[in-house]
Amino acid sequence: MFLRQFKYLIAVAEEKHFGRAADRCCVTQPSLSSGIKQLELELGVAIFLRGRGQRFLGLTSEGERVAKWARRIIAHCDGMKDELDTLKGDLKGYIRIGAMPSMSPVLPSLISLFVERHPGVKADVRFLGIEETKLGLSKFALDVGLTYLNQEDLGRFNTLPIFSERLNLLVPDSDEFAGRDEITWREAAELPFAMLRPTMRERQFVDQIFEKVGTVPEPRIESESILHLMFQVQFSQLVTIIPGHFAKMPGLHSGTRMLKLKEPVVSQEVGLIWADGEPAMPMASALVDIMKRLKATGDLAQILGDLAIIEQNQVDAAQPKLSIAR
Amino acid sequence: MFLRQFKYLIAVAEEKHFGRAADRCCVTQPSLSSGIKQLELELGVAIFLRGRGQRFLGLTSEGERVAKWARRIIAHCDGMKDELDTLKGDLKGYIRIGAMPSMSPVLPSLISLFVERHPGVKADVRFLGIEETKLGLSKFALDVGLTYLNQEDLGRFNTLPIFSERLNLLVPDSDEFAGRDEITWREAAELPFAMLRPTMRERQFVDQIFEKVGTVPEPRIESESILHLMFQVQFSQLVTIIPGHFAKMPGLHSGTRMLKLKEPVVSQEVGLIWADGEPAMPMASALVDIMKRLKATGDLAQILGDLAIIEQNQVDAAQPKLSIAR
DNA sequence: TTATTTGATAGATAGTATGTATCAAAAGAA
DNA sequence: TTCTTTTGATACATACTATCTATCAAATAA
Repeated sequence: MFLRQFKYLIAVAEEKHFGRAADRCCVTQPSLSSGIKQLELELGVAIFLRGRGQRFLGLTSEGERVAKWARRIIAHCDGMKDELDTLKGDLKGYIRIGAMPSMSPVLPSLISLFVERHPGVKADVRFLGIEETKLGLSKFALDVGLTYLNQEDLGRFNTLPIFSERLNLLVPDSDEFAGRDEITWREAAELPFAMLRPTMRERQFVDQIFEKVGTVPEPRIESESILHLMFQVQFSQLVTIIPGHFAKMPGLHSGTRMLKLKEPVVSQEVGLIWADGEPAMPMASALVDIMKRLKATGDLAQILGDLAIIEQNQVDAAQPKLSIAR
Repeated sequence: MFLRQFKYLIAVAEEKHFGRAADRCCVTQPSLSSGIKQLELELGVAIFLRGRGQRFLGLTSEGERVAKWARRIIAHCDGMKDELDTLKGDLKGYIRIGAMPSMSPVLPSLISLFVERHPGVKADVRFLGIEETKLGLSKFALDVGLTYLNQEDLGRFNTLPIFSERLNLLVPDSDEFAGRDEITWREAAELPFAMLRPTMRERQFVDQIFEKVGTVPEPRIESESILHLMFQVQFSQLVTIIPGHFAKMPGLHSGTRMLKLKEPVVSQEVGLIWADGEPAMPMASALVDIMKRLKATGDLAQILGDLAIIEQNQVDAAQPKLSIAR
């Protein structure tokens, strides 16, 4: 058993292709193949299903088990290195973050806080659904997730709440809403909606609330992009529901306004999740430590706000073309 | 980084000697030394403190961290093999059990249950204090512990209660106790005691109870061996406190009797503890599964009793010389 | 059919891990 | 002190083996 063989195995499982896996591991395909074969011989089980033409056809059930352990072992090797880097005071490498798409506005603030403390680390952000995030965490393909915490089965993970966000209604800045800054869900349901696709968690959550107040809004337009929905509001006189922190997005306010949704007031807890287990993975610990410290001093909410404003100024200057209508 | 290097590191940390570590790893001392040096170079930290004469002087603080990860990684490699063996239906190797000395009478029953189900596994039993057991579990030098569960910081471990035992008083079968089968703690305190050493957990627990009922017994004899205490009762007319399951010990009843201690009736929960974490270690899981199944069917208490009786007959036949006095 | 893709196989080579022999430093014994 | 023993590092030769290039076999695609 060699660590190298585990890396080969993980690469093949992810690439689903011996040749590409070999490239990724910076070895030739015969080297990788023989490494895999050696591992299979030593463990006494077939790891990969091969077609009669030797083509990759997936993993055997034993192979899945082996891959699970292999991922953990390799992750612990990386963890060891990261911990030593932390001791030396210069953590380096990548922090792999899985975030829900709607976290986009707050991520730059979080990441710049992290990079400020750990200049040697680069962030690798992937926008994923909650299930993919959990899968990534348990496969050690991610270090932390940034997501809504008010969900069911987060039991196998550690969590740290960061902030709580309220749902708002983004509306055109027309006479219809002049002088208002609140609106009820029932009232909103009558408006022409642009919404996220029904498969997305954020949409499902909103649908539940409408159901509770006894209404079913009919979206005129559906999209997987919150940004696009906001453009729809700006240019098509539709309305859409967005998390409160999107208020800080630059350049998009022109011609639109935020109304606070009430009856009920809905707020969701947003926070970090990361894999459980001893010893804790250093990359995740490093981010969690920073967040915990900021929460303890009470600076977190302020910093999130401040940074967002700074960005807004910068981007406003860079993208005046977005400030169109009115 | 090679798994082999981790094994070298662990061996040196345990043997505290490069030469002995090399023997244990079945390599020559220069091979082991170069492996360690290579690891230190690659990780960029010194792992071992060497005297100027290169003598082993312990681990550096970084070395301790590295050893922690290394133990985990190697344990996971073993875990992978064990899981594959389990899948094949013939788990093999050693199950390393850390038990408190007073568990001695029940261990044979537990182990024979385990070996019956997994014939390829040999048991490696070590009698340890609770702290050593916990250390062994967290260092992956043990698979499971068998101990009292009513203690404080078992938080980092999983637990499974197996049975609950009552404390009894072993007394000479003299006229003084004729016709009795119960005695109060306060009354017992006046008797001439043989007791375990004050450093042992069982003794401390007993002392607490005496303190609660406002008495302080004065042991005439102290020993670390429960067996020896029982001989003292048999041959010196002293009394001693033993767990109820010692009633099943063969050959020692002659000339002694058990009295149930009351006011208060004290019972302690005995069970398995094992290291937390995903994925679960197969050796521990295998034993825990068996125990859980037996608990669910209700057979556990009965089997523990039955097996003990079977053993008693066997041993009685083999060791009639122990049935002396009366 | 022929061409392409995919992974296994063969054989040569370079790199390296290991063992033997030895050395240097310190501790222990006389 | 001096001599011996212990302990781990070093030097060097050797055997091993991981990797590479080149090629093949089977299956799919054109």
